Order: sequence, then C-alpha cells, then structure tokens
Amino acid sequence: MGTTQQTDQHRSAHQRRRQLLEAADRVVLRDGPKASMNAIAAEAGITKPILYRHFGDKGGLYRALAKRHTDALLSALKAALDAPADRRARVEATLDTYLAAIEARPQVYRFLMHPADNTATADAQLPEQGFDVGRHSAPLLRRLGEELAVVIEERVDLGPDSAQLARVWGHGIVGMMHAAGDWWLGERPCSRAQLVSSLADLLWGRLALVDDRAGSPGL
Amino acid sequence: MGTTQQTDQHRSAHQRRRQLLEAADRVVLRDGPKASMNAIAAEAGITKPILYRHFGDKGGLYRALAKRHTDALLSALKAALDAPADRRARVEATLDTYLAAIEARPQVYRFLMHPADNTATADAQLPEQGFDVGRHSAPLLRRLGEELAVVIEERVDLGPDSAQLARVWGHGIVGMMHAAGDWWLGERPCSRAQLVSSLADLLWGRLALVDDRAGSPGL
DNA sequence: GACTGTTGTTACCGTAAGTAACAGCAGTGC
DNA sequence: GCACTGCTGTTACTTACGGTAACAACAGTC
Repeated sequence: MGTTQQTDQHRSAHQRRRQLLEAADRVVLRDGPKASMNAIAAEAGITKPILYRHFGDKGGLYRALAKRHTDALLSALKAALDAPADRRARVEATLDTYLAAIEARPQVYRFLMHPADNTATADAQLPEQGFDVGRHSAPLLRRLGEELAVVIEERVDLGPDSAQLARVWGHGIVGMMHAAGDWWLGERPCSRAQLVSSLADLLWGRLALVDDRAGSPGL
Repeated sequence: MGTTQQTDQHRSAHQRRRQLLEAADRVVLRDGPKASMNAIAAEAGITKPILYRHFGDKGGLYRALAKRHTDALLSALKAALDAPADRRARVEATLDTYLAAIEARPQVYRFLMHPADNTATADAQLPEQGFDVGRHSAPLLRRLGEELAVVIEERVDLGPDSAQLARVWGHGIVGMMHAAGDWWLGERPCSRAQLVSSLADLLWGRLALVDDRAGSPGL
C-alpha cells in the first residue's frame, strides 16, 4: 500500500503538512481530546513515524493545530473588536463570536483547551530553553489573552501602567469568556445572546452597582 | 515489607483513605501533574492495586484529591467573601485569597487545573451514570463557579433571572480569576496586590468608563 | 549506474494505567 | 481447633500510547 493516493506526489512539504493537519483536524473533530497519533496517522492514510518527522512530537502537532485554529479564531475576534460600533456593542460582538465558534465545533475546542501536558521533566526552574515554542503551557488562552491585551492597549487609554493593566485585563477577560463558555457549552442553561448580555453586564460593572439583598447582613 | 507501619492496623477504611490521599498530595506537590499511580503508591508505602481498590481509577483518586483541595480553598474563599467590609474590599480579599493559595502551592494547583482527561469514551451523550461523582469534566473551576454563584445570589439582589445571572457571573468571575492567576503565576509580571487591584477594577466596570485612546478611530 | 533525499513501512522500546491471581492474617461461628 | 469470610497486601501481567530505529522503495541528479 502507499501507492493509492500518490497521484501528485511531488507537492511541497508545506502542502503535505497542511494535508496532515487537516486529517488531524478531522480526527480531533471526531474523537475529541482522546485523539491518538495512531488514529491521526490512520486518518491521513499513513503511519506514525511520518507524523513525527513532520511535527517532532505530539506537542508539535498540537501546537501546529492550535496555531491554525487560534489564528482563525483570533482574526474573527479582531474583526468583531474592530467593528464600527460603540464599545459595548463591540464587546458583545466579540463575546458572541467566541461563543459561536466554540458552539460550532466543541470537539476541536476541547482538544485545544485541554492540552494535558507538555515539556516539564522535573525541576520547573530551568531558566530558558532557547526555543520559543514548547516553552511552558500557554496553548490557546495565553495567546488570546496576550492578543486581546494588545488590542486593549491600542484602543483604550488606561493611563500609567497601561501595558500591564491591559495584559491583566486581556487574560482576565479571556478567562471569563472561556470559563463561562465552557460551562455554558456543557449545560446550555440559556441562549447565547443571554450569556453574552450577562457577561457584558459583568464587564460593565453591574456587580458594583446592584444592591445587597434584603435579608443579607448590611454591608 | 508491609509490616513496618502496621502498628495500628484496624483503623477504619476512611482513615486509610485519608492517609492515602495525604501521600498522593505529597507526590503531587513534588512531581506536579506528572505524578503516576506507581509513584503515589510508593510514597504511601504500598503498591498500585490498593490505590485502585480505594479509588477505582486515577480519575477517582483525582476527584477525591480535588474535593479536598476545593473544599479547603472554598471555605477560605467563603470566609473572605463574608468578611465585614464593603463589597469591593470583600471582592479584593477573595481574589487575594485565591491567588495566595495558588502561589503557595503551584504544583497542586497545576495538577488540579489540568486534569488531562477523564470519562469520555466517545458519544458524550450518555444521560446519567448513577453516581454523581465522575459525571462529566467539572473538576475544580466548575465547582468554584457554582459555589460562587450561590454566594452571589444569596447576597446580591440581581432582580429577575437572578439565579441564572448569578451562575453566569460565578463562572465568569472564577474564570477571570483563574486565567489571570495562571498567567501571573507563570510570568510574575507584577505583585499580587497589583493584580488583585487590576482585576477588581475590571469587575468594577473600569473598562466601560475609560476613554478611547487619542489616536484611535473615534467610536 | 551509484548517490542522495524523501516517503513510506514494520517492528520495537519505555512508561504508565489498569487487572488478575494469589498470599497473609483478623475476626466469627461451629 | 478449624473452616469461612473479608481486608490488606503482593507479584506479574495485559493493553495502549508516545516515540524511535532500521529498513524498503523510488525520484531526481551527477
């Protein structure tokens, strides 16, 4: 075997890589986070060592896959964030874009969000490794948080310490979106629009404004 | 071997279980998320099958361990949430309590937060299992989110749909805290107090209040 | 026609989860 | 005393998966 789909065999390694990633995508879409290298290789019509030649290890494949999806998601989010509307509408559009994405492909979402582990032999105190890839965990949320921080800092005037505040907010907002989305995806307690509105209310400081409950200790 | 620490051998199975969990705790504290069942058994002075008799599978041990830590963390958070101070101070105290906890024991934190996987063979559509433990993913963040939702709904008057809004906010706030904490723990870009203050500002709606940056498109 | 590089294979290793199957020993009823 | 039950513990195994070595086939090139 191996001579079946070899009709056009001299496409570039880059094309081959994309093809493998698409197969991996399909398997992940079907099997969720349990997708094994064997299963992915089988889906691509090849065997494991080829995957390893292309991606080094499972983390490499994971990162390549994550980059694809993160790039796609991120450009969608940026578009929502840059839409011609006021800030509240933009925030809601961004939240909705994210939630629509995870709703559309929950399996991919779960695979990307729960990487299981990566390089971390023991000490956890090694200063740097030289590579930027595979450094620490940082699979998708980290990147989203950083990118959102950039957008926030570009667009909003946060005064002194703006860079740092923007990063905290970026990661915090992404985490809020993620956790609420993860819960919502599992339980579906309300419509997407309601969730978006509730989260935007939270970001708009409604927690600080509402009254204490009648019977609660008067603080 | 095996006759060494058998001085008082007829303590209840519950005591034994606690002892095993403490050993597991120690290993997790040392090895992080890579802690193997063999290593845990060795730390407890026994071998694997005993762990499996007590906890069923690795997921069972994980859940038991998670419950311990979640209970402890949750009671600390509830205490902070119930302190005699205004809402902002209480929120800051709660954030700080959480961050101090993950700062104090990052290995345990990482083990609990990155469960890698659990029961999820394929369909993801099985109705119920009979047990309440091991249902779906919901390791720690879910529970924190639900508990925070309860506290929010008890203490704050959110009007109609208050139950649902409280749950969204509970999960959202926990997610914000988690993501920001995870990032902060990895990079340590600022002091804990600064992080707490920035997150509280975010929850207080400062995002809605600040001005657009000078050069940005006028929306 | 030999040389090299790519694509593919089979067959293997190491590790870790999970599982028999068996051994020792406490208590209980006869 | 003696079988029976039940708990704690063991060794040794199976299975599955990540990762690797060694080899086979073939395209293009000098």
